[in-house]
Amino acid sequence: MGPNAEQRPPVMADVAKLAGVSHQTVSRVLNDHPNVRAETRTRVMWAIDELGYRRNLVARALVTRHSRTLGVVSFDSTLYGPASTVYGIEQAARAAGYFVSIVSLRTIDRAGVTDAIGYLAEQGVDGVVVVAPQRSAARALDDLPAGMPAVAVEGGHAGDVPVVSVDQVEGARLATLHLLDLGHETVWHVSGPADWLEAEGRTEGWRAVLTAAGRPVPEVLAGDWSPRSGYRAGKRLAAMADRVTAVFVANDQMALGVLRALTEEGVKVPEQISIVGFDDIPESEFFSPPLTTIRQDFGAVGRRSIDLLVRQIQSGGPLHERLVVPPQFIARASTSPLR
Amino acid sequence: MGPNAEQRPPVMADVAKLAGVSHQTVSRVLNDHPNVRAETRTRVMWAIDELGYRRNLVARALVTRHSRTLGVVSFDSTLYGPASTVYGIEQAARAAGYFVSIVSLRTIDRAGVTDAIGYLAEQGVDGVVVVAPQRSAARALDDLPAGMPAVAVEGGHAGDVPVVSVDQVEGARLATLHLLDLGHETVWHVSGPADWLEAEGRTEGWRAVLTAAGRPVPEVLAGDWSPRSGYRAGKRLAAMADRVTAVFVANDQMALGVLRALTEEGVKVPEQISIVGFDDIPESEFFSPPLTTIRQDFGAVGRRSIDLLVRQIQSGGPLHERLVVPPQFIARASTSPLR
DNA sequence: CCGAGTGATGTGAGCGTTCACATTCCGAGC
DNA sequence: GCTCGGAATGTGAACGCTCACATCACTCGG
Repeated sequence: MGPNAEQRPPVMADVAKLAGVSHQTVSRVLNDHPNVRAETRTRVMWAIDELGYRRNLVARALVTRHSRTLGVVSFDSTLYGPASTVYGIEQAARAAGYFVSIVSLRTIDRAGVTDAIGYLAEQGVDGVVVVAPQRSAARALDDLPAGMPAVAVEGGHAGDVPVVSVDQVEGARLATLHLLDLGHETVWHVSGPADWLEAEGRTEGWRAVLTAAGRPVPEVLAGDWSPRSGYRAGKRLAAMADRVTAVFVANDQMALGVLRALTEEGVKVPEQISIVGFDDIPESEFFSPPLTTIRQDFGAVGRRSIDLLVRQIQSGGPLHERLVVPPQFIARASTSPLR
Repeated sequence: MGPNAEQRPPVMADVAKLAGVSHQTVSRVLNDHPNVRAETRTRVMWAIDELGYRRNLVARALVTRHSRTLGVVSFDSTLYGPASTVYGIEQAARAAGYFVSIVSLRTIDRAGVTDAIGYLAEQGVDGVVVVAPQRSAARALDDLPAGMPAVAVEGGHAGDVPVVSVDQVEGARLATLHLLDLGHETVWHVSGPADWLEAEGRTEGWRAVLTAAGRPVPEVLAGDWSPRSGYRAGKRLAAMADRVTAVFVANDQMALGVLRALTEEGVKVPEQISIVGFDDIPESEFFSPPLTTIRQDFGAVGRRSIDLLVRQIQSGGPLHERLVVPPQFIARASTSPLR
C-alpha cells in the first residue's frame, strides 16, 4: 500500500493542500465568509469538486454545539392525523434548514416519551417537537432535559412548553351548530378514546353547544378512532333510529364505520340520520354519502410548531406561547335538514 | 461568577473527577466493557446520576465514524403505503439500535433524491433506505456516494443496491385469478400512475393472468392513486356496465372512488360488477360493500430492509439481494360469482 | 520468592471541524 | 518612502469522546 491508498473520504485539510491554502480558508469558503478573495474561492471550490469532498457535519456539530437537527417524537404515524402532522413538520423543518430525526412510539406512556426525548438529547438535537395527543404523553414534557427547546403539538396544558394545536373545541362547535341549524332537536356523539386530548376537546365543544342551546345532551358513545369502533357505535345508533336524527362522530374513520352499520341496518343517511365527521381524510369525499366534516390544516400546524421551535433555539429562552390553528367546516352530502 | 457557575452540561471528565477515576474508566462503564470492578462501576454510575450526565453521541460519532443513525428518503408520507412503510422502517431501525433521520420529498425527481442522500451523507448517517416507488427516483440510486450502504424499498431494478418489495405482480395475479375463478369472462383494470413501479407490477400481473387464460385484455383505465381518479374511472365503467362484470383496481383509495361512482349510477356491487382493490387500508373493511383486496405487510418490508442495511453496514460490502414479501388475499363482500 | 500472566485502570493522541487570535498583504494618505 | 488600517489568510487550540498503548496490582505455579 502506497501512501495514496487512502480509503477515507477527503477532509478539509486535503482540500486545503490541493488548493494551496489553509484549512481555515476552506472553512471560510464553505461558510460563505465575506473576506475571501474571489480567485481563492474558485480555487477552493475547484479542489472540493476535484476530490469529491463533503463536509463532515458531525465534526462541525461537535464544536458549534448545534447539529441543525430537530427531534420529533410521534406516535403511531399510520393514523392520518399524526402522519400528516409529522409530514408537515418535516417539510417545515427542512425549509428552515434543519434535519429531522424521528422516534415513533408504539405505546405512549410518559416513560416512553421521556426516554425518546432523552435519546434525542444524547444525539444532540437542537430541539424537539413532541406530538403528544394524549394526556399521559403530554405529561412527559414536565421532565425535559434542562435547556432543551421544545414544542408540543396537540399537547394540551403542557407546563412551560409552547403548544400548537388545531382548535378542537371550535371544530366540534362548528359541527354541532351545523346540525342544530338544520333543525335537529339534539346531536348524538361518537367520541374518541378517553385519554386523547383531541377527543376531549371535540366532546367538550359538542357538549358546550348543546348546553348553550338548552338541548338535551345524549349519552356519549365511546370509540377508539378505528372504523370498527364506529361500526359498533353505528349498530347501537341504528337500534335507536327512532330517537336519533343527527350524529357528530369524532373522526372520519369512525364515521365510515357508522355509515356502514347504518347502511346494513337499512337506516338512510342523511334522510333519517345526518352525520358529521372530523379530519377530512382524502377518502371522506367519496364515502356513501360523501361526508360532511371538519378539516384540520396539518401543514399549518407543522409550520407553526417549527417556527416556534426555531425561535426558541435562536433566542435561547423558552416562549410561553399557545398557537391555535382554526379548523374548517366542509359541507357535503351526509347531512340534511330534519324533515 | 465562581468556577462553579458552569452552564454547560457535564462531560465525561466531570463524571470522572467526581467518581475519582479517569475519563477512560467512565467510558468503559458506559460501553459495558467487561474489565471494570463492580464497585468502580457503581461509583461511576452514581456520579453519572448525581451530575445528570448524558453522553454526547456527536463526539462519539466523530471518533468512531459511526453515528448509529440511518437515513430514510421517502416521498409524500401521507399516502397509506409510504406512511406505513416508513413507520415499519423506523420501528425496525430502533429495534436494531439505530436512530432514523427522515427526508420526505414532495416531488420525486432523480435530482431531489440525489440531493437528499447527499445531505444525509454529510450528516453522517451509516446507511440509507430509499423508498423509491417511481422509476425516476429509483435511478438516483445509481449515483450514491462511494461506500454508502443503501437499500431500496419498492425500488425496481435498482442497479447495485439490494431491493425489498412486496410482490406486486403476485398480488395482481391473486386478485385477477380470484375474479376469473368466480366465472367472469375477463377483468378490467384501473391502474396507478405510469411512472410508479408498483403500478406497473400490478398491471403486469393482471395482464399476465388474462393472457395465460386466453381471455380478452380490456383497455386499461389510468388513475393516479387518488379516490377522485377512481371516481372518474368508475363513471366510465358505469357507462359500460353492460360489458363490464369485474374490475381490479390498483389501490383501495381508487376502489373507493369506483364504488362511489357505481353507486351514483345505480350499478350494484357485487351483483352487477365485482371489485378487488389493493393495500387493505384500515377503511376497506367498512366500505359499502366491504372491499375484497390484497394486503401488503409493510411491517415486514420495514424489518427486512433494515436487516439488509444493517448487514451491509456490518460486513462493509454491498449485498446483491432482492427480497420479496408475499402479499395476502383478503376476501370480503365486493366480489361475487357471475350469475 | 520470583516472574509470567491477567485484570483493572490511566495516559495521551486524534477524529474533522470552528473559534479566537496572530500574521501578512496591499493600497491610501501624508 | 513610510505609516496605518482593513482585507485576506494562517496558526493552534479547543469540542468530548474512543482508541491504542502503558502502567499498576494482583494471583499463581515452579
